Amino acid sequence: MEDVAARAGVSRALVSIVYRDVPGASEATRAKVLRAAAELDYRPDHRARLLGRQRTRLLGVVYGVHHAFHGDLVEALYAAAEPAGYDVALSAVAPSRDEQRAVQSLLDYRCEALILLGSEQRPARLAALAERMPVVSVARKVRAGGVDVVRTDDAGGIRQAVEHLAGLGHRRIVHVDGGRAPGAAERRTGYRQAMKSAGLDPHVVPGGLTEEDGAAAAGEALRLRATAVAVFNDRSAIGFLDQVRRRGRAVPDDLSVIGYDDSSLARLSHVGLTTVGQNAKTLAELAVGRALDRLDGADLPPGELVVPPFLVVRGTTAQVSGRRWGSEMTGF
Amino acid sequence: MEDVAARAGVSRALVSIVYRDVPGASEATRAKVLRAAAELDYRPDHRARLLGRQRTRLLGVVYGVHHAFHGDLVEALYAAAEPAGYDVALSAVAPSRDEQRAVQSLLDYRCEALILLGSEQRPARLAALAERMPVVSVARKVRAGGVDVVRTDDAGGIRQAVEHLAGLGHRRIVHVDGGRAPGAAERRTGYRQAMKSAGLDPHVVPGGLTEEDGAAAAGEALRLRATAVAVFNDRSAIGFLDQVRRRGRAVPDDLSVIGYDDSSLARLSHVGLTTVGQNAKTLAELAVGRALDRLDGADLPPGELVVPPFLVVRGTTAQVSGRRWGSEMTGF
DNA sequence: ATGAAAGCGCTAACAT
DNA sequence: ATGTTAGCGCTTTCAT
Repeated sequence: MEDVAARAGVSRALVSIVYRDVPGASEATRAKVLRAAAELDYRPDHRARLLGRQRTRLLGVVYGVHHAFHGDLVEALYAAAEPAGYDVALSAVAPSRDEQRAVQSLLDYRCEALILLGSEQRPARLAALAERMPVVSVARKVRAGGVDVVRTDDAGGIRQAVEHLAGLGHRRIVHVDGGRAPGAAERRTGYRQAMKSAGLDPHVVPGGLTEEDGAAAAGEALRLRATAVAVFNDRSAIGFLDQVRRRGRAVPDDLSVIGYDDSSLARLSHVGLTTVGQNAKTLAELAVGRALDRLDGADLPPGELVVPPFLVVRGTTAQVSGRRWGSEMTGF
Repeated sequence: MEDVAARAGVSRALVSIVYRDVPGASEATRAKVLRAAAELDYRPDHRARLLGRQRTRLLGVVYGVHHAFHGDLVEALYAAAEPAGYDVALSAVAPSRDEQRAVQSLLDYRCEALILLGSEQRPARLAALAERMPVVSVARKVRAGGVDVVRTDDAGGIRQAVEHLAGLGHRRIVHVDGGRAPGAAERRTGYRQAMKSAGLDPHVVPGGLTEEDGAAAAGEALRLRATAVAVFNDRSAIGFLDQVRRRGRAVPDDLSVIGYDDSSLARLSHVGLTTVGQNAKTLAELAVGRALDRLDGADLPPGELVVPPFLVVRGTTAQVSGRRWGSEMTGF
């Protein structure tokens, strides 16, 4: 910095002013400084900036290395933080690196707020953290004092799925649920409500979150003579699909299937699973926005920001054939 | 720190000594300091440490948010860096955040070395970077001056696949290749060599890296009356599998199939794909080791460290049936 | 608009 | 073993 100042013929303070992009330097000086810096290919030392300024303008993000969707979120968080003049510090949690560790390393960097993706920490700990700084939990509903939550409307997602299927003429729409998995209760409830609203009889088959669970549910769903099935998530839907086909049923001709997550699995071309997707961009923007609002001293009550998911129609859903089940179109 | 020192009744220097874990403090003092720190729940400011010490002991890691295997590597890198007293700074590359940007932000933190996962940067740029600091490219062979490479032995992986199949009695082993994808050439060559060594006739069917590519290759492979197929990667193998089954062939009864990558796809229980896996732990340890060696001034010629992959036997490979093709067991 | 100078919270060389 | 002191490379207040 000294060198740049010298080369530009000004003091270090001016260089700082130019780099922080604050008023206090003439256009001429600005240009001089920038040119000098370019010639020396100078880049401000990020450590020193962080240390020197009062506010670090650092957003700590904790995410899981193995969650595909977290990748989308991380990308979106970078994009959301930058225009606000904030920087993102990443800390990964993995089987050999627990969440607490990940959080601690972020605290040591003195980041101003914490954004936790799919946090599994105990509410008490989260509440303690939230006492020190803004904490927002993304994609995970937590009931901890002071913690903001930004998540997708799970019930609404299933509702869209049901409405899509009903719109295709299906009436025997079964839900293979997620058991006790996080989000499963919401989706189950959403399904029941959507079915009622459509004047249809709901029917839930116990499932889970793995392919096995989906495969295991296929028999029961077929027995119920379902023409369409909304499965808890994509993984389970894949297992379900596989099993259904092995039993000689064609998808979507005989049976429509819809997953949940819009994971990479669903996108596989030979799978082409119709599914429900989450809007990473919106989630990220809301999370960052929330954190910054708090940093700006907004005295909002901590709350939930719920983002509507959207339907991704691919190849596993189609108009009900209507022939297979004859005249029994009135319910189960 | 001042507070801790005061509470412990010593000077700040002692606190620093204790926290750096260097000789120069009596056991008694050490205990006093630690206790005082605990009471105040003091944690050293990471920014200040970085700034103050000569060597930042920071390893910059650039990875792709959407590469599942990078997740494994990141986890292993954390584990490898810690015992050496180094810290990891993560920087993600994503569609909206290019590699150069990711690298730059790491440089601004003044990390001492760069570990790039699956780098796609131009050799010239890498070479320029390598002039400033140790740079190691993991999982990507690059020919750039001064850049170390740590990668998996692709040819060896395919060789293991072929040997596994040959060991099961297969003789008509076909390779569905990866076209011009990175690593495809090595695997193709490895396949040809392995087949020759086993006294078998190699036969390569053009493929690619997507499910479509695999599916498209199924017809040709069947036409060649293959009893076993080694596919370029898991994605392609999945498409291949699907297509083969649609044509009424049973896997592994009629045909053994082996993928490459040990991706989450291969692990799906209903897929159970036999595949070739890479050793993230070893790759990470070698990468960190290399970087540290260079930092310690070792004057090694930049070179490639090649790690042997390993076979993951699941359910898509089995003993050749021997009946289907009658007596024509001698080749194509 | 520009510059001087005092931190930020540590590390590390040096003195005691 | 312990304390003193001068940085590290910036930011930021206050003069000029």
